[in-house]
Amino acid sequence: MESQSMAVDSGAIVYNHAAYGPRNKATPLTNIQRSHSPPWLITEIEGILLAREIVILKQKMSNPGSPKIEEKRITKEDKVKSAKTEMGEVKEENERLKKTLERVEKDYHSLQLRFFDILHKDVSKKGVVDSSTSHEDQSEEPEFVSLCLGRTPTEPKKEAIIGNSDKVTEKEVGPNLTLGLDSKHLLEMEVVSDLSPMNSSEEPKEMETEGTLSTNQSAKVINVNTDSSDQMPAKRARVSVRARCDTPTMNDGCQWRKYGQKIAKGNPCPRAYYRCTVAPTCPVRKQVQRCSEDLSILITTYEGTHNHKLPVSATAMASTTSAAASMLLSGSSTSHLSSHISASFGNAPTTLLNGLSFSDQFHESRAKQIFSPPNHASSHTFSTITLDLTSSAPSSSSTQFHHGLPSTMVSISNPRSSAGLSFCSPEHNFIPSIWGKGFHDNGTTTVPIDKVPTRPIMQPNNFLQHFYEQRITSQTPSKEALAETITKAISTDPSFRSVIAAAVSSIVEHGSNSGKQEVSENIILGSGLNLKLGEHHQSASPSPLNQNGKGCLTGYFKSLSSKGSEAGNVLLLQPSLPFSFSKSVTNQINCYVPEMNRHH
DNA sequence: CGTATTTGACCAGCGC
DNA sequence: GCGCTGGTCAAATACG
Repeated sequence: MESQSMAVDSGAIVYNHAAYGPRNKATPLTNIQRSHSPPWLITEIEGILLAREIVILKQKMSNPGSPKIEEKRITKEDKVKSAKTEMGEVKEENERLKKTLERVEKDYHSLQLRFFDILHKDVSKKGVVDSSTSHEDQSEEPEFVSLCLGRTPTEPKKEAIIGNSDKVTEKEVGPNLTLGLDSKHLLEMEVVSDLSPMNSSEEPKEMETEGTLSTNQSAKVINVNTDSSDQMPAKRARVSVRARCDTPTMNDGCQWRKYGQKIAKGNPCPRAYYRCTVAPTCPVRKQVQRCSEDLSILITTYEGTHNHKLPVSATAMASTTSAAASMLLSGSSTSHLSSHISASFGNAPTTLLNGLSFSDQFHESRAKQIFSPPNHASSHTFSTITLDLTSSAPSSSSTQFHHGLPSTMVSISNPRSSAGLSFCSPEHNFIPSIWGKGFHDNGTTTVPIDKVPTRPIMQPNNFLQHFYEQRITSQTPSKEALAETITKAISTDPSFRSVIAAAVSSIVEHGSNSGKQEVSENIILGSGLNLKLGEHHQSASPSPLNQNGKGCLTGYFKSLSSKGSEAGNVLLLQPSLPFSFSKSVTNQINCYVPEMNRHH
């Protein structure tokens, strides 16, 4: 519940106080920021606030008093007292509203869970159909592998099974559904690992003591996928990040302590072992090794998930690894991708991997090529997903950033079936030469996308039809349809409109200050109406936070919220924005990530 | 002096 | 059983 409230408190979209009368000075809504909540949720909150305003007005009307006498009586102290009283009331109101919001979000998540369950089944059916039509099937795993990060469809039966675990006592499932960067979300990977037989023997006490309620709940949800993947009896996720980095280690925001170094086979560069020292019991470890093929490339492999709160600067990487791990762990079965895989390391460009943005430059999505990673085969059964951030876009990537996603490659290495998963735009086939060289020997070849046999795949668009069918009526959710939906949302939701207005004005203001900054407005429709407004991207930004979407958005929303940084964080809390992919004969999966950018 | 890093020893899993 | 390898431990060392 703690992280639940955190997700609420650090919501991304600033509430528009102006719509609720002159008392917006000390309005409790300052702390109520819109996160990934759906419009109806926000509307409900607005309704509560409106009701509150009405009550206050009624009170004032019923006890008007005489203005002249009042003026004489009220001294400065009285004013201060009244102000304090009002502040107290407002605080109480704020707390109450927070609780209401939490409750509503609980319900929302619960409902969403059900919805996902249904969707999960639906997608599974489609997967079966598609696989039956496929030409070949060399994989022992289901044809369809859709990704779910942050949330996983849960079946009650399995929850019950998981509930038998001595670690898991809570029955409620709903609240564990976190969106995106929530720390809760970040715990999932570890929990999954922890529930695996192997890992449970390794770090059971830590999880028992450190695991929060939400963690356990997350465990239940994710473990469903783990259980469902009978191909992987003892799955353990690793997330390998390849990035160009001059420093010995990537600055991912966390504190690490080196505890070992080894020369691994096949790479003359020593492999360093680090463990997270942010929390003494944090089980997260990482391995850092230079790529033998290109010493400028640093391969950082993360294992486990932090069981503590992360510094803001660490959330990008943590969410990336967590999301990727979740994707990996759910990869053998049907699931859905939900959170942002966003990362920015070294000189690598920003990566917004799975945030389904709908772009006017629909065809300018950057290539995402999946390859087989250097799986540091150990005695354990590891599944490794590799995020390659080395194939950076051209230096003047500002425009490209807005037009699409920087080329980011993702690979998934499964100990049993090295299935490569790719998210590629047909127009952009970014395959660094190093990949073909460095990863061919792992059993998975990297095939140019245009040579990959066309397979029926579940594209994000298809998902949208299910996922947003309440909002998107078009059977082919084209960009026009999406734009229409957004327009509807804007026209029907005043607060949403005001937020956009504020955002746009901020963009304009911001843009006028910096001529080099490109401004785009991405509206991401999540399970809630997730708004990603205005990505300011400075091409030469040296800061990782400024290079990834979060940083840009953080800066942008500072103008909207007094809690700018938090807003930036949670703004990227992606509700389940599923994209899925299927495996091909060549273990290559195409997935077109549409994006919608609106330029101002 | 406290903390972080280094580095050789040790352990476990796997393949032959 | 033995060797290889990845991973971890912990004493020694370095550093601020």
